[in-house]
Amino acid sequence: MRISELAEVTGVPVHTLKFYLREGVLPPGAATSRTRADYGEAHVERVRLVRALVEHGGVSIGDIRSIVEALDSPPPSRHELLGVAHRALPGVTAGAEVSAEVADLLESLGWTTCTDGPLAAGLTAAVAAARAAGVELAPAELRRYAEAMRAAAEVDVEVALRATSAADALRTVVLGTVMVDPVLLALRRIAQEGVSAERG
Amino acid sequence: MRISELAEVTGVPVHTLKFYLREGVLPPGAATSRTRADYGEAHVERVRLVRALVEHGGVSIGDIRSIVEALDSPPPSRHELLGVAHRALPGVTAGAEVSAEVADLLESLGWTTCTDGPLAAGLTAAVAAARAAGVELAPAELRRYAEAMRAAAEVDVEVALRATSAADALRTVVLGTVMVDPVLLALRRIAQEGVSAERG
DNA sequence: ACCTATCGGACAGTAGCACTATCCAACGAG
DNA sequence: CTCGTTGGATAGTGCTACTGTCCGATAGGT
Repeated sequence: MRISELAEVTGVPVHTLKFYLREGVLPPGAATSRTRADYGEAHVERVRLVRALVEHGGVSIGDIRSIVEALDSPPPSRHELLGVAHRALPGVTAGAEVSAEVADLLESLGWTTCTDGPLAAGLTAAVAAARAAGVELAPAELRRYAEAMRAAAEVDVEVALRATSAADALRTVVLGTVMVDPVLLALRRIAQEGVSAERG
Repeated sequence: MRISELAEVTGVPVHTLKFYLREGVLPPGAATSRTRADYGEAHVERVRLVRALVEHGGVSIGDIRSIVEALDSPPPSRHELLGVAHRALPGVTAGAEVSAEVADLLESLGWTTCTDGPLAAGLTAAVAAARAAGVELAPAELRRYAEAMRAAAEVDVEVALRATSAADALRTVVLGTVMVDPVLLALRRIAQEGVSAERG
């Protein structure tokens, strides 16, 4: 299909599609002449993905470029898959410090694989930011939060293991992480009201 | 203290403090003359709060205004407290539809208080966005996510109940929701690697 | 063959946000 | 008395995600 048809199918203006082509988040179509290109079903899916990430995931175009590059590149081994996926995702600032409290927490939970990585640094930063804003966050509470998220992560991993190919697993992990985050946060707020009602 | 001292103490430039005054997220100081005002410890705390919300919570100035207005207004009854807090928080778009699936889920979990509210609508939107992006999200998985977040919410509610005054509880809920969200998401990523390592 | 509506591509412009810079008259400490 | 600082107003900056305009080439109908 031509770019105007792609625009019609996806509901995204032609100009915006051109912008996505320029930014490298949408691969070029198969050129049929110097001024024509042919787009397929894969392009429709990609556009839907980009729109979902921008509108509901709040992901920037630059970060989306990392994500689609990861999705397009030859999938790594199962072992490295999560690392690649997490590196493509936004919010990971390498090189930061890991607090002793976070290191202890991870060790006590048996998660020793990433005690020094950027994820632990990100957690340290998030905890520090919460405390700076005046939130009291005792280690015991942090641990209970961690165990709650372990339950969520178990679902994540089961879904990812269900994937038939490594490429599919990568896609599942990246998308599942970005797009399910808002679902979890919405559930948290609802659960607060639910739990509060149960106890009041 | 004067505005320049407030800037020095908080590390925020004077110009930015003026901007916060204009935007109504920082209350004016006590005027000592037509060109002087006096700021106190409450202002220092407020500036730290605003910075934390902007930098680490990703909250816009407009939403911060809602939050601080909620914090400043006379606290409601315990019963309405969560509703007020959630209404002040960003990401709540009223008037949207609630899917049957979400309504069923909430009912099966016993959370009947907000089956029709904006929170359920937000959850519906988040689930729809995830599916639109290509994430398969079976009702059974959604339910497991919900139960994981119930565990997190139980911590939230316990912390809030520990507050001595209603104003303190409101502050705890609002801040705890906004600032702990990134902590939970960081924990989720780490837990994914941990769980994956356990099973691999 | 001709004509007109796209097409792809390049470049600049827009809107919104979170600041940031410049001015100005009015203080107020030395 | 003077000179730096203050509060206040107005305008500008840099960033991001588009959006508008223009251009030459071409596809498709006649």
